[in-house]
Amino acid sequence: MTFFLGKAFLTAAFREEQLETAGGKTGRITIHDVAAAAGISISTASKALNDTGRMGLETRERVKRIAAEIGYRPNALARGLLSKRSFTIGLLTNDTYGRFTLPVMAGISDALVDHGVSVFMCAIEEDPALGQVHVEAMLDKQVDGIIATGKRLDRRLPIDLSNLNVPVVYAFTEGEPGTVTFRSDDAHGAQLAVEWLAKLGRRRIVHITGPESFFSVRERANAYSKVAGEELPVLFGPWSEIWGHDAVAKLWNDSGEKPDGIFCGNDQIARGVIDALRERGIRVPQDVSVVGFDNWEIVAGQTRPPLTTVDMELKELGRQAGLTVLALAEGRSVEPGIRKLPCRLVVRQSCGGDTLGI
Amino acid sequence: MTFFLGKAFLTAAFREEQLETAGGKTGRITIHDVAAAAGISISTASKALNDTGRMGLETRERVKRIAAEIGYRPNALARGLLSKRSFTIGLLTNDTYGRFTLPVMAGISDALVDHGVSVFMCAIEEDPALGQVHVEAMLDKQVDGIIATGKRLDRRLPIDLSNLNVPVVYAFTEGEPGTVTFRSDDAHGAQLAVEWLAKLGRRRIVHITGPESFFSVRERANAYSKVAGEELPVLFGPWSEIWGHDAVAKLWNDSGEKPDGIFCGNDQIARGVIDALRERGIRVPQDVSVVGFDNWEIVAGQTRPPLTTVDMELKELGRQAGLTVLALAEGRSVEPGIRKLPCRLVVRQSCGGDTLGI
DNA sequence: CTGAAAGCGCTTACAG
DNA sequence: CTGAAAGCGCTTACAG
Repeated sequence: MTFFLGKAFLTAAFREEQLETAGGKTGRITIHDVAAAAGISISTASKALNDTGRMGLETRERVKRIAAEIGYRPNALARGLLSKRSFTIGLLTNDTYGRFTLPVMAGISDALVDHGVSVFMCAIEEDPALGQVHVEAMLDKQVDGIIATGKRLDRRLPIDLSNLNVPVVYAFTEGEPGTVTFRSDDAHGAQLAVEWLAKLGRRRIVHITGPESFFSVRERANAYSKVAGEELPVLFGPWSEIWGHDAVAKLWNDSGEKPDGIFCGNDQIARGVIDALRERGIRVPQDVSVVGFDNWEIVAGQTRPPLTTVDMELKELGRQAGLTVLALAEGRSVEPGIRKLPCRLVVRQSCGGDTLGI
Repeated sequence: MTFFLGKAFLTAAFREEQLETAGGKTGRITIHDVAAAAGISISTASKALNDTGRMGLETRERVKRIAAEIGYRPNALARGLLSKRSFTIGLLTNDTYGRFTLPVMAGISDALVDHGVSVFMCAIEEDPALGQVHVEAMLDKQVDGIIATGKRLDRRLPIDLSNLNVPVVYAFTEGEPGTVTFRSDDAHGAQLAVEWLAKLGRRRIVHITGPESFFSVRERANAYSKVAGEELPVLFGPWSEIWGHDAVAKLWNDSGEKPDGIFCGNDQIARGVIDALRERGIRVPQDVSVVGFDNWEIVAGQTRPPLTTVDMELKELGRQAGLTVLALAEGRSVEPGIRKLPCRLVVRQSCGGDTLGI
């Protein structure tokens, strides 16, 4: 009985509109309904609505008004069939956790919503078969383009996107040669961090970072060495808090001069570093300044003190990737190659200098 | 010059296939191409491919083989126009950070990919206008249904979804009355946590949790009181690590018996609690057992020791929400109401008992 | 068993 | 200035 009520209720809502509609058996209001209501042909209705063709301004306005009144919305499927544009794009990622993909996605969506473009999001993990399924679904749905994104600049997605007949743009993942790839300029980010430490008077700066096998780790380390000095130490390790801890132990148990500035390869390491320093009674930022990398709010905002860190501007990266697929989808030409986007230093309290107003 | 090269390269890829195609001016392989290649009509080709109509098995097989050979894939837009099914659904969320939405999304996608359904994901923040734009885009694209999700069980999305002519399902956000809403069973989760502490022999258990204004906080607190005892204290505060810290200070500075078990309202608070206990020289789990809530890997995996916590099974929640919109889209009846999904205790080392094999 | 025709909802030459 | 016709790529009665 409840079951029946349930059905009755839940299906009523979608039927309602159908019953109201003039002649439509399907329930949706079509351009035929607009034409009928306005007493004109569907061709004229179409032209009025799309601001094409020639006709009296008042006719055009009247048709538009009527369309709005009866709640007409063009069927994008029908439109897409004609125009070969679906106004959808696919976003493929292997970043399950969403750490990097979410801001990229936000940027893409932000850039494309004004163009009426919607985004299919597919997380494919490291599974080629799953990737294939999703890519085929996208292609079947006639996406205007695909953006591939990931969690590492030096890894490809587990699927080959190089021979599709839609444009593909890579963002924060390794792209095929000859394509457009957007990535953060990690060297620039590292430079910002180290220069900031130097500006605050830090002279003995060390770099505690992730595994050397990561391209971005090497980029950041090289930039660090160039700015801070080739002789200064770089400590490679895992991407974890505990490594930050251990690295501090290593540095402070060593004899010799102690660092007064630490540039960390990511925010988690920085968190471990800050906690370890506090446990040793070393004050941050009075005794040692610490900078992170990623600006991962949940980490950077919860360290004590809050973390000064480098933001890779992933949202902007997504925005540009979005506009680029759109350009390609519209047939505009885009120069292939790798575009490095500048980073931004987010000043909180872990370095001092946060009251400088810089 | 480089610019021209760029153009030449990038547009070549999409054109290639076009040139290969037999008669197609558009470049995509259509059912006409299949029919021509097989020497039959498009009606027959369609029936062969869809396993409908009557025809010799060998004809059917031959057509399928030819279709596969020439790389035919049906145009979902054309199909959708006929069938009134787009095999897409929209996912709306106001959870920018993705903390809750990502697992939900993963579950939805996981459940629907086998049905050929793709997901439009739209983050609308708290912006009704943005929500409106995205919903209209979805409707224009003829989504078969919409799933609304969020970050809080007792808040609605900033947009009214109650009068659309597509089915709507709510997952981890407050739904309209009379609709289908999926949510975690927070009382059950709290019960699991407290019973686990009790089972490990903890007798003086306190609850440190988030703001009392949250529905889930009250649910968890009530369940805690019911299991642990009405007389035991509940400490409400912000959802932050620092609150976990402060709460420990409060408890241990008070005179009176100290807790031997702490059930925290989320993993961040638990992290603050564990750090504060360690700073006081109190051993976890030997002296005090700590349980969290959320199973947010990035926090739960990085506490020292790793955190035993409650998982809300958001992926499963997404899976069920996905299957439910699908059912509604296919016209099957679904009983409206709130479905509470059970939680799961994830045993790590912050309580002890992790070697019990339970 | 097979194909011609109509039609899904739209747009766009082309005639008037 | 306006409308009939053709067509996008497909499916589905309907005739043969």
